[in-house]
Parts: sequence; C-alpha cells; structure tokens
Amino acid sequence: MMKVKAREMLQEKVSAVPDGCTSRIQAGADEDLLSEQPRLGLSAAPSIPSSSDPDQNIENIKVALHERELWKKFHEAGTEMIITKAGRRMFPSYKVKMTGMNPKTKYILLIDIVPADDHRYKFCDNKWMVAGKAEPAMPGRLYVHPDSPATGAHWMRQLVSFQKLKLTNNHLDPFGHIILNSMHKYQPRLHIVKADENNVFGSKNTAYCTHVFHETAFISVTSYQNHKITQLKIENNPFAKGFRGSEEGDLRISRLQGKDYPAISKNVVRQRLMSSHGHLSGKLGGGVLAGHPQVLSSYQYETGVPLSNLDAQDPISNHFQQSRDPGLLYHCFKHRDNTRHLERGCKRPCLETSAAVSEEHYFRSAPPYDSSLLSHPYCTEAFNSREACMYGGVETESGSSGGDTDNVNCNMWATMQPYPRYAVEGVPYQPFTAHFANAATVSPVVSHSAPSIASRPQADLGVYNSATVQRGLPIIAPSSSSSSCSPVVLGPRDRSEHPAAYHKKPGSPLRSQRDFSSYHSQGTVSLREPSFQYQAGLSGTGTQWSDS
DNA sequence: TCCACTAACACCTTTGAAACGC
DNA sequence: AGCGTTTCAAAGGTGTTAGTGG
Repeated sequence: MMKVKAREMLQEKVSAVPDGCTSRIQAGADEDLLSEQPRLGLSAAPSIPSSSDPDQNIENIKVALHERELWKKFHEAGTEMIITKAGRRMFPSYKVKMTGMNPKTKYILLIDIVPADDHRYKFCDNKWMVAGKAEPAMPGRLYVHPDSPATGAHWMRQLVSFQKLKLTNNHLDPFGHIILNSMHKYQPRLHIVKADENNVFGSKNTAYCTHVFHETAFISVTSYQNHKITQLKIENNPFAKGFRGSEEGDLRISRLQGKDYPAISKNVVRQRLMSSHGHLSGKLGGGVLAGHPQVLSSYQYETGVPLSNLDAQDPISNHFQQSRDPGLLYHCFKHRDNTRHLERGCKRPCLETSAAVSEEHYFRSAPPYDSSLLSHPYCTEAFNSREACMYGGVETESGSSGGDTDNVNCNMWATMQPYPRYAVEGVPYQPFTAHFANAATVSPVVSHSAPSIASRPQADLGVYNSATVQRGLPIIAPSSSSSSCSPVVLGPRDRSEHPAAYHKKPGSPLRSQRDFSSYHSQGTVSLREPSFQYQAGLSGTGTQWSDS
C-alpha cells in the first residue's frame, strides 16, 4: 500500500510535464506548483522530499543530444519518419550523452513520443499544411532503454542510444513498437527516472526529469513526402548507402525498371514540380507553438506560467502551416481558421474533417483498438520477440484514473498529454506518470538483448539542463555550454569490456504474465525483481555495473 | 482521379558464430 | 585451454516501386 502511494506521488510529479518547453526555464517553488494541482484535477499529494545529497539531484543531470547538427538539418527540412506495419527505426536515431548523474545512483531512461499538436498534416505545395484534426491518439507506449536500470556511471560512460526504437502505424502491433498515426506530428521525449536502492518506482525519493529536444520533432509518414528529407536520409543513413550518388542512384532506378536510361524517382519529379511552383513559397512566420498554440496553452493551463515566447524560433515550424489562432486556449478546438489552407493551391481542401466532426463526438471517440488486445495476449506474444523493450498501455477495469490517486490505473498515456482529451472515453488525460506506471505495471513487451551502445563518436552534442520535477513541473533549460562532451563510444570490439551491456537473457513469457498479475495485486513496482526485469528487458539480475 | 498505404525488391550494414592463430 | 582476431553468412535496415483500396 505504501508503494502504491509512493507511485501515486511519482505519478503526480510527472503529471504536468509540459512538452516543447525545454528552451525555457520553469522555475518555481513547490508551493507554487502545488497550487496548480487543483487545476490539473489532481488530488493533493505529499510533498516530494528532495535528495539529501545535492550531487544526487536529478536536476543536475545534463543531456546532450547526439548528432544535434544532423537533427537540425532534418528539422529545418521538416523531419519525416517512416512508419510501417512491421515497424521502422527512427533516423536520425535518438542518442544522448548524459552528464551530471550520480555515478552510483541507478536511473531508468525511457522515451515516449507524444503528439505535437492535434492536427493531421498534408504535404502540399512542397510544405506541410494542416489537413484536419488529428485522429484519436494511438495507444501510448514507452520505450525503456534496455540497459535500465543502470548506474549513472554506466549511462555517462558512453552514448545512450535509442536506435532500436521502432515506429509503427499498426494499431494492433504485437511487437511493442511505438504506435503513431501517419501524417501527424510528434515529439519524442526523454525521461530520466531515478530508481532507489531497490529500483522501486515511486519511493519517496524517486525523482525524474524530462527532456524534450525540439529538433527531434517529426511528422510520421508511410512514404517520404519531402525529397529533401529523402536525400538527407540517403546521405546520412548507412543502410541507405545503396541509394547514394545521383548518377548511381538513377542508374539503379533504371536498372530496377529494366531500362537503359536513367530514370527519375517519383520524389524527384514531385520535388521538381513543386520547386517550379514556387519553392518554399509563403514561408510562414511563427514557431511551432505559434502554429500550435494549444501546446502552449496547455502548458499555461497546467502550470500557470505564460509561455508566449516559447519556441518561437523553432525552425521546423517554417514547414508547417500556421493554422490556428494563437489565442486559442486549452481544450478549445473551435474557431479554427481553415480557410487559409484552401488558398494554398491544394487540389482538394486540405482541411477535411474539422468542420464535420463535432467536438463532443471527437472527444468521446473510443479508441479503435480493443484494450484486451493490448494487454496480456499482446505482451505474451511480444515476449517471444527480440525487439526492443517497449511498454504498452493497458486499460484496466479500474477505468478512469485521472485525479484518483488511490486508483493505480495505467490506462492512459502521457502520450496523450499535450491533448489530453484525445483519450479514451471517460478517461481524462493522464500524463507521463501513467505512462510510467504502465511501464511498471504492464508486462513489458520484449526483452532487449541487443547492444544499445552508440557505434560511432560524435562531438556534436547539444546540451540541455534539466531539473527534477518535484511537483508536476519540470525545469528544463538549455545549457550554456555543450561542446565539451566527449562520449566514450563502444564499438563491437569493445563489448568484452562491458559485458553487462551485451549479455541479457530474455525472460519467460509465462513467468512474465504471472509476475505482471502479481504486481497489480501487490502494487509493487520493483524493477529489481528478476521477473520484472526479464519482462521489462531491463538489466540488473546478476548484472553488476562497473562504476569505475 | 487522387492519395495513403502495403508488399516486394535490391542494396547495404550490422551482427554473431565459426575458424584461425598465438 | 584460453584469448584475441578474422572471416563470412545470416539477419536486419534502407528507400523505391508497383499495385491496391478507399
């Protein structure tokens, strides 16, 4: 029972993590944050004592995005990520360099991908434009780094890579991949959770922080829309090397088509047509949040902190049509200015749905998936896979969880956080903690056995500072200096030096199920339990991390 | 007719086991 | 026997294309 309470505390701590606000320091006393709780619909919770050791404060942790310049390149072009039924990796892959961790403290690193706004997009006139309301959010899933939990020394020793993370558009994906809607914009978020000595979530000292790198935002697609992105992928992704070189590429295409002359790919044709039609015409002012004010408004709503200037220079915003009145407030989905899109030269209206769908209907739409499919059978099957350790949300019979701290409910995801009402009927927005509670309670999908250490050095690191979310508000701010990081990179030949990171045993699916049930009944979230670690694909059992 | 989506494809890198040498 | 290195086949990731269905 105590642990249940403790987890509730953690849940509330994480509940108000804003998105897209890393460039702004959100400092405030706990009391101020506490005052926001009623607005969030959260019941009061005991204060979260900070660590007695200042060096262990999670706010001291700095996270540098690996290959940030590359991310920026993509971001400036409007990053697209392919999603497939089988799951597709992200490229650039999400890799970070951690500093400022307590070498002996154990942390859990995980990623979720949340909708960046409530729009569906369409690539029109060589730019992304709003094409209507977003579809109901997919069941949120977490990707927990397979090394988790591990000591700070381990995380800081080398780049932390999430390259195994896969994206899918299969609503019933059995592999634990992160489920996204195509033609929607998303924002990956990195969460660092401190585990206590027993790796128990939600202990009184549990703290966590969230990092959001704006340049990692992307639009999910089933095939690339922007030829710039295609070229960037080909140029930078080693797996796409076969498509490099314009002449060779064209020759290869012609070969595929059985022709003797170079052919031009569809994207090239489209791109050239678009270019002749006014390349990047009408570049839009305003940042992401200007274009998607609900993000900002949501944050304001949750924290009471005005963010009018937040993210105003986000370059990716240039590729997205500003579509909404910046004055819109949280939960306000009316008064969309759609007419602008009709003037963009689209062959058909880009905004197709908003006018036809009533607010009430939209918000009450049940997810298109059966929750039962996402729970046990799904997890059991997934355990046979060697895929990454991702966590799926499970809707329990306990139902609504928002605001009910006695209800250890793992239904909803933080994935829905920016747009809380895109949730299952009757289940109000439940922020990140719910995610995390899911990570703790839901049978993890797969055990990760593959190494996750980044394979090549990179000095291109953007550093973000962060702070513990003590009372529902993370303090995330850009660091003033960043380039001094020099990650230690382990190649395949280095595995013997870090055996713990490479030798993880998959767990038993049957056992996993049982332990999952056991967890629910006892309310214990211990990553140190061997069964859970196996389920979660988390290292730890029999694994000794070297802190030296 | 348009467009989102899927499966198949060739090309490439990565991975891991086997072979080899010291 | 143990360890490190090399080799090589299998696995897996990539963008492109044609085809399908709404």
